[in-house]
Amino acid sequence: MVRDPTLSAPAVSVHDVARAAGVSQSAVSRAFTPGSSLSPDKRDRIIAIAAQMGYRPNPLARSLLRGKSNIIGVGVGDLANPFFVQTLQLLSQALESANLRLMLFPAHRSENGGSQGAEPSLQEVLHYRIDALVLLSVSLSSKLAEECRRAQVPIILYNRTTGQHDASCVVGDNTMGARTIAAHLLGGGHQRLAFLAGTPESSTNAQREAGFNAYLAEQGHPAPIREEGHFSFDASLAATRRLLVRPDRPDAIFCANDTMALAALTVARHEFGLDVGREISIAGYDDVPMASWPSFGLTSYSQPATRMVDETVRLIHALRTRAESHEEVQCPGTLMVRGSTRPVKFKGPTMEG
Amino acid sequence: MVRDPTLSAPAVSVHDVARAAGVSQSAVSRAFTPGSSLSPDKRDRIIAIAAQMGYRPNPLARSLLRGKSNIIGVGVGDLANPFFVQTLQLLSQALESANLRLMLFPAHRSENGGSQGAEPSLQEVLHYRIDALVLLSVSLSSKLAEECRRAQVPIILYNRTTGQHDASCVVGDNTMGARTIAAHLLGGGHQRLAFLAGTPESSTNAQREAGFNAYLAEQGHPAPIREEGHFSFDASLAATRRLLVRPDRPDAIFCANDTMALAALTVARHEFGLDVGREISIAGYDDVPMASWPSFGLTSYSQPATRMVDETVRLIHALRTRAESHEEVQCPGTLMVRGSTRPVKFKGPTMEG
DNA sequence: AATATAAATGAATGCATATTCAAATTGCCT
DNA sequence: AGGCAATTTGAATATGCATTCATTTATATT
Repeated sequence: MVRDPTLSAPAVSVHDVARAAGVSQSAVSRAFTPGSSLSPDKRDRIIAIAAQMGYRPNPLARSLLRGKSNIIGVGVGDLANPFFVQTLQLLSQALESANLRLMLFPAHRSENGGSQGAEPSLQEVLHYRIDALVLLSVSLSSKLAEECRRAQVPIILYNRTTGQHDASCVVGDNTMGARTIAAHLLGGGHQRLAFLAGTPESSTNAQREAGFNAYLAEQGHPAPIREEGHFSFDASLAATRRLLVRPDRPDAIFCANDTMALAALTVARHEFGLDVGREISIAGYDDVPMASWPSFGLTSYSQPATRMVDETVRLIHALRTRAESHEEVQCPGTLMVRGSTRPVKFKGPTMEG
Repeated sequence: MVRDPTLSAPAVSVHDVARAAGVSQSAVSRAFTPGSSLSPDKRDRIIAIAAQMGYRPNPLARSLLRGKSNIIGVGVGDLANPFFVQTLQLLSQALESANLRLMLFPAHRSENGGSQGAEPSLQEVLHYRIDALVLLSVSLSSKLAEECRRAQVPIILYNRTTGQHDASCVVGDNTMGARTIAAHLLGGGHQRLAFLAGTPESSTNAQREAGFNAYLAEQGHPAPIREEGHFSFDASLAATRRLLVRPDRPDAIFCANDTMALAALTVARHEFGLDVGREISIAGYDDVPMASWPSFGLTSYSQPATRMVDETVRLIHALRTRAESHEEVQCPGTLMVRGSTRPVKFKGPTMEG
């Protein structure tokens, strides 16, 4: 006896089923392995007996032997952002439907580039022979990329991209989204634009900022005033205050995501007494559920979480089959115009400078 | 060769380390098993060589042999409630600190009592020899309880209780919280009270409702008007409309959680044009971060998520050691008074009927 | 009907490790 | 120095199962 007899569950094993069915252990194993050679009637009989005995193949043993575990590692950073919560919810359901397990681990800070200490638990998770690693709201450190490469674990970045390492990614169209927001704000006749940045190192912020700035420049507008809110509600409260006390107070703020936009809206409305949507326009990104609440009515560029999760799962399957492919999937969104921004004056895109 | 050679990672095993260190496989295993008999210098040498080779014991093989996996199963229902999101975040961090893995699975609807179909993935998760199952915002079905009992998996209900099955639970003090809210509303001089119920079968709702009703009865007040919002934002929008169109429109609503209270507040303010906190009072439960946003200022009874998660992890450890104990831990909260409720007229609890 | 081919089966092996058992080594005391 | 206990060690076994290999049985071909 290896296990503590007081703890050991009377788990029924292949051998028990084999004995009960009067067949070999191999037969029982084959009965649970689709595509293996076993006569249909015998398979049915084994399955029936197994069901009656409450037998299920032990996933641990199976994983050990097969070298893959049907487990997907999911690293998650900031759950304060509802977009990622929604994603996590959808992803957990999608993975269950695909008969995959989800192992969750917290990735404290989004570390980028350098060899900062990798998440301790990550070291461990990699040893579970996970089929893939999905990074949600976490940047990929080169150290982590290297570890995954060695462990042959494909990486999928969700809502992030990376140029340097071979990881797949699923993203929205940040450039288009940011340009669309810029066009919307300019169409509203705004003159002094501001950009409330997220974490500057993240590709997500970089693309949104670049797209926004590029469009403004194309239209002959000066670069926007800039503050950083690090994708955080609290940090954005402070950042917005800094924006609004300026002598050249902006008349429109594009925030790199909705969490930050909600903070900006809160400060503008309750601390500065501004009529958001008339005296100042505020736009966000993601279109989280709260954006449509009457209390906020936040104009935002949507990210299609359902579609993005579907693509993520599709990628997982693709990577499970043929190794060494790496894709970048882009899912377009839509501008959701609500009351937090002044309506556009002209139909169509602004034509003048 | 069992594994596909193109996929197989060059994972370093005990044998590799043993060979490199010139010791037996057993010695290497013992080096990684605290408390096992091995001379200190040899242990150090093995650890050093292992570290250099990048070796870590395979958790799958280890779990298979030991009969326990260091994995905690976490069933999660509704992530729309920020309280559970916060809990999940805290729990994932706490488990990582305790060197435990978190396996997440979605539990679609909170099923209670009857033998409705159990979550399909759950069947599977149980076979991972998980050390414990934590149910977040999910009721315990008798079927699930039975399955866990057979698999020797201890259950911890978070924010729920159950009378029938032997599961441990971590809860706030719902009765006290509801009574405190009731006292607060009566103290504000309200006459026509309403209760916006969550899922009626949940113990959480039952206790809050009972506590609220009991206090009102003790103070000689009639039973509150009642509607059901099923802990859902959308359902609560509709339920609040039903409440507010009544001829005997309530002048105070106690909602069984904050998500519902935010919906009620939204409807009262934006659809009925009511001045919340003056014309009508609305109180919630949980004290989620949004409750303190200036846009809402929701009076709420707090649930100490940090403390509750700590207790959950403590319970996990306790249950890992000695089987067959089952505890109920209660964590008291605090009344957070904000602008959504009329201030109390008198100091101290109301004295009159 | 006889052979060739395909399908079905069981014994044996291995996955990566922890633990038991017995042997070997060490330390200790007189 | 000698004997006994305590400690250290390696070989062997077990975990639960998938897969290979050789063998038996069923199906197709002429």
